[in-house]
Amino acid sequence: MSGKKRATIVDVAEAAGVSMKTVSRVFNNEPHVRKALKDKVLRAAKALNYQPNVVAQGLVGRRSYLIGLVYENPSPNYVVELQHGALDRLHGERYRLVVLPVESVANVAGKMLGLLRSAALDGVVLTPPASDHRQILDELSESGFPFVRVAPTRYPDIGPSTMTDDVAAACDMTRYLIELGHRDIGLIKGDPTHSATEARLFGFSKALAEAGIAPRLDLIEQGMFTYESGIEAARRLLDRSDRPTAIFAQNDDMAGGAIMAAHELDLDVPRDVSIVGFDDSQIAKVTWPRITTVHQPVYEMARSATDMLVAMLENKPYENKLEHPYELVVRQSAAAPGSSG
Amino acid sequence: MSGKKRATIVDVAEAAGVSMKTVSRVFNNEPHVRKALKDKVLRAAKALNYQPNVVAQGLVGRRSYLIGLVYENPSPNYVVELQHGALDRLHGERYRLVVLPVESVANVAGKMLGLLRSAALDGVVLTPPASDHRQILDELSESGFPFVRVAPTRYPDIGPSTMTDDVAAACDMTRYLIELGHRDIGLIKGDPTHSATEARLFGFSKALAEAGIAPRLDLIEQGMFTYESGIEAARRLLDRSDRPTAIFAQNDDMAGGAIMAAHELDLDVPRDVSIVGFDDSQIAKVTWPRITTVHQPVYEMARSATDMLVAMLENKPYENKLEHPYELVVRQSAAAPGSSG
DNA sequence: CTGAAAGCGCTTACAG
DNA sequence: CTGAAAGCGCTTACAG
Repeated sequence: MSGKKRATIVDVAEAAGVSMKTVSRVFNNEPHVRKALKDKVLRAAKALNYQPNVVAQGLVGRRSYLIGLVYENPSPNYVVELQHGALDRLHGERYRLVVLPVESVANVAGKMLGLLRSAALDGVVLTPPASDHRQILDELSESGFPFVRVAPTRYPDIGPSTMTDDVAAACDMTRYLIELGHRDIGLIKGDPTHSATEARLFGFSKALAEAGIAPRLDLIEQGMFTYESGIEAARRLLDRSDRPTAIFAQNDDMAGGAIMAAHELDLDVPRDVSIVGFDDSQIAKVTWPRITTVHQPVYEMARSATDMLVAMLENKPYENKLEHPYELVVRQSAAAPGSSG
Repeated sequence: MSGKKRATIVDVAEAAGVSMKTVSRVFNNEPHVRKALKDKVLRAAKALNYQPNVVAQGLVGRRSYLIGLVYENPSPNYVVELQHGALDRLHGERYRLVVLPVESVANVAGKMLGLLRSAALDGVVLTPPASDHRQILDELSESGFPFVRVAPTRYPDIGPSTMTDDVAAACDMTRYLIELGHRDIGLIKGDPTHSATEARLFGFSKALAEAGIAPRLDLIEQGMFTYESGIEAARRLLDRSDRPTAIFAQNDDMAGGAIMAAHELDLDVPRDVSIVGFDDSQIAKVTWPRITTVHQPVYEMARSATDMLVAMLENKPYENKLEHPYELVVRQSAAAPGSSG
């Protein structure tokens, strides 16, 4: 299958007239190799088209140079952002990224460690909701399996993590709606197994409380972070006589669904109803109108989580907690009640 | 770092009172192991929480059980579909999936083999435009590196591949527009380095020729398969007095951009202009109106390509070419000229 | 049906 | 500054 056989460290050593240990030293950038020898080795390696065998390096070093990225997420944009953050950090390193989407985090809890071990991963980046799943965190901690958590909202003491302040972000967004003049604000919650759902609910309530607005529980609907669930939840909110003048969907996919529901009910956004989201994912730029949202630093969180993990694996120092700033992104989907922006 | 040390095959052999070769036989499902011994081994393995070390297996077998997925694609939906197709096929196997997005296929040509080798991959699934890049294909073929091509449009004799008929699909879509009554149809082409761009252009011309419609080259605009490029190309087409009554964008991201451009010019879709796309990606379901498009079997192509690759690696028989059907998906973005559907 | 030996391609200790 | 030996955890031949 594989044409000519690949050259090994022994081939290079023979061609260069040195021991294989010297070749090893050169390829690992160890100090104390005379320049003359080093050049000979490099020349021989080049002639033989030598590349170290990572698998052999892995066996002796008891590691695979494989990092896993665990996610359970229906949003392609979010997933791709996570992957790019992790991959960009790994660029130029020996480590490779193995993707581990799971159907349901709850279903793999208890099997996570076995899964990671059988895949021979050196460490793993956990994203929501896995990064907040107590059983998984305990399982990994107890066995000493290296992991970093992205965007956790609870158990702050378990393991290193990167995050953004979801509570503050949701609070800011709600304040923005209140400042525009909204009082009856609907909320579409996300998947209840993601703890961001709670965090964003807290931020929402906090802003209402600050403004002295009594919360209206009848304007809170459950969604699942998917587009379809956004459509359905929004229909329930909009298809009533005392409908809210604004809707805060806990992510952009659901906000997009809400906009679709409004269109279908012949309501103008933002004149008849303002709709805002959370995440700043691609969909927020492609709906009509474009969605006012919160930019979540997904790429940055994934990137710095990967950075921490690599540091852990190499026994280098690293920050244990890193918070990345969010940002309110004002587009065209929200305006003062009755105004078209 | 890693808590208790993992049990090895020797530990299990000792605990079970057999040789390590017997343990190996049990875990590889080799025949000819007496049931009594097998049970003893399994019990010992369970007690020790033993899992075979893939890295060691890899070293002796001269393989890594790692499969790569190469893509250069700006569309998250497309990428995630590809990944899921590949992952679903790999589920339950020893193989893991390593993602290899590249900034530009042209830039890695010549370095592809080195990249795959240094990552110690057993084989690779190549997607557009890498699957059509002559230099990359030659490089891999010559060295005997196992690969399968997804959606190639040229060099049909190089290596196994899975595909769909882009020419026929684009032709069908164009016929659909013609049947609706359109004669002046604009075309937004995709990235010129992707050969699907050509294939879809051929299908477009073919349908026009069949219908006896003279092609209007001034209605052909260049895009890059991105949302932004769709906006810009559509603006050029729509911002003229003799604007087309329909626009065929070569993918959904650009079609979505075209719809945005129409909105911004205060044109109603489909009454003032029909807009259709290609791919059936998420964006086609979330714009207003939803986009009439062609469903491309991305998941299926990736899945069966991965299936072929695994068969190659295990020296099992496999189909060399597999064509998956496409499907016209009629939504609300196209109608007879001047009609709103 | 079962096992003892050799070796996959490297790095880790240890010597000099 | 350089190298010879041992070993990482398995499987591939080969014996019996």
